[in-house]
Amino acid sequence: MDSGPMAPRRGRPPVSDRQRQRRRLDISRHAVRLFAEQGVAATSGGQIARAAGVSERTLWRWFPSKESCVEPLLTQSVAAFQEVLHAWPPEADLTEHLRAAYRPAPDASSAGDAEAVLTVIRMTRDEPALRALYLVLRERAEETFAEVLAGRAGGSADLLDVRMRAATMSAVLKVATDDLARAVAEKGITPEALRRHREQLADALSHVTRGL
Amino acid sequence: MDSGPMAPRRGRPPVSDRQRQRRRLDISRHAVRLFAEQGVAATSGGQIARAAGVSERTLWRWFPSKESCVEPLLTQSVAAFQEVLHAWPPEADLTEHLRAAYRPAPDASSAGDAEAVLTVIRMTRDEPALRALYLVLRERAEETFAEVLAGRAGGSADLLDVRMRAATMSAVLKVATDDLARAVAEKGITPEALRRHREQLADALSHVTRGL
DNA sequence: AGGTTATTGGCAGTCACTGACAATAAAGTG
DNA sequence: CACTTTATTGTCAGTGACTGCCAATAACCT
Repeated sequence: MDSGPMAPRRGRPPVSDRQRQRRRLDISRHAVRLFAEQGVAATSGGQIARAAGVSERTLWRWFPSKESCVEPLLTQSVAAFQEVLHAWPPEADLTEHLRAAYRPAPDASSAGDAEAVLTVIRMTRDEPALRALYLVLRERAEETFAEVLAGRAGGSADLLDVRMRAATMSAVLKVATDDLARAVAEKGITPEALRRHREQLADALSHVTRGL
Repeated sequence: MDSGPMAPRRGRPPVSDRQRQRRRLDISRHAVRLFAEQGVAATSGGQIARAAGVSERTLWRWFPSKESCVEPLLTQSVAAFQEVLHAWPPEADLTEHLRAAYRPAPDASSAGDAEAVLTVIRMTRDEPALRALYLVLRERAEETFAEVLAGRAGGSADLLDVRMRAATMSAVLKVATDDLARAVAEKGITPEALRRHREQLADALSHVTRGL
């Protein structure tokens, strides 16, 4: 793979992954707002591109479909849970850990994003394409769950038992999150709703990790 | 809703649901064969329509997208499991019931369909659109699971706990089925592979229904 | 046969998305 | 600063999935 001594880089450097993520996230916010305002079908790719200040061609380079524009926002929210899970101390009970660590980041943009994410999840009820995307993202996260579980059990992440537990965690998280999205539909995200959500999750997941 | 005495029906009667399902299933078989032979991207809607002996316009009336043409076949296989679950006697253990009742229908067309279904599931690895559709179908089946579970527990099907158990069953079934699809990739469906699959499923699901 | 309704087929159109290429931006080098 | 090199963007024309519209036909009735 390596071909001798590195020649010093020449020409324009490629954009960093960091930059990529930020730009995709920016487009994602515009797309979600437009989808929420006027529906997915009524929102064109050109419209999203214009809102994000980019040409339509570039939009299609960054996203394979207009529905997939919601992906960065949703993924970001899934990633938050993944981080909590990674931070799960080996000796602790998952229930206790979630109660302690599963709190929303309190900065303003996160709060806005959280509302946006739940809005999208609510939209998936009537927008099949969004639901499909959402389920694919959730399944993608199962791999991370499997790695964490495998690390604890000392097994491999592709053992059937580990994959089943990971899929189960994902399923529980999905139901709990859908429930949260419905619960906050009218009054917005309240600390009380979050607390209920956290408790439901902690309770259900404790059953999953029981025989670990 | 009812507007007086039924006038005797006039004109051509609408197609029965039975007929609809059979025709969709027929198209589905052709679509899956073409997808498997040449890939999804290389298969056009017109091609599927021609193979099924119908005009392209009609194909789009029966299916909202070319990928969704695989739906009837997949749904049929999910329905088989749903029937087994419905037949679950109230006093029996789920493990025992599955060992006794979860057998493939032995007729020829079912066997061919079963191979086709597993082929599609294997294809979902590299075809994101198919994976998305597959996950949506699986989630749709959760409602049935919830009804069965609710009937046993005496609760309502939209209780959070019931929905979580249903989603968990669905997740376990998904992982087990993906595993089966991989296992039979080379040698085709063997009785031994089916036995293993059934045992894995029965074992995992017994944990799910433990506290019922 | 003739009336009535459900379904189909053909045709034109829209729009998501792609390939190819010119234009521009962001570096390094003299 | 001029010049080279590479990464990214924009423009434009094209493809193909999918829809609306309407005429044609099929299936049932009297």
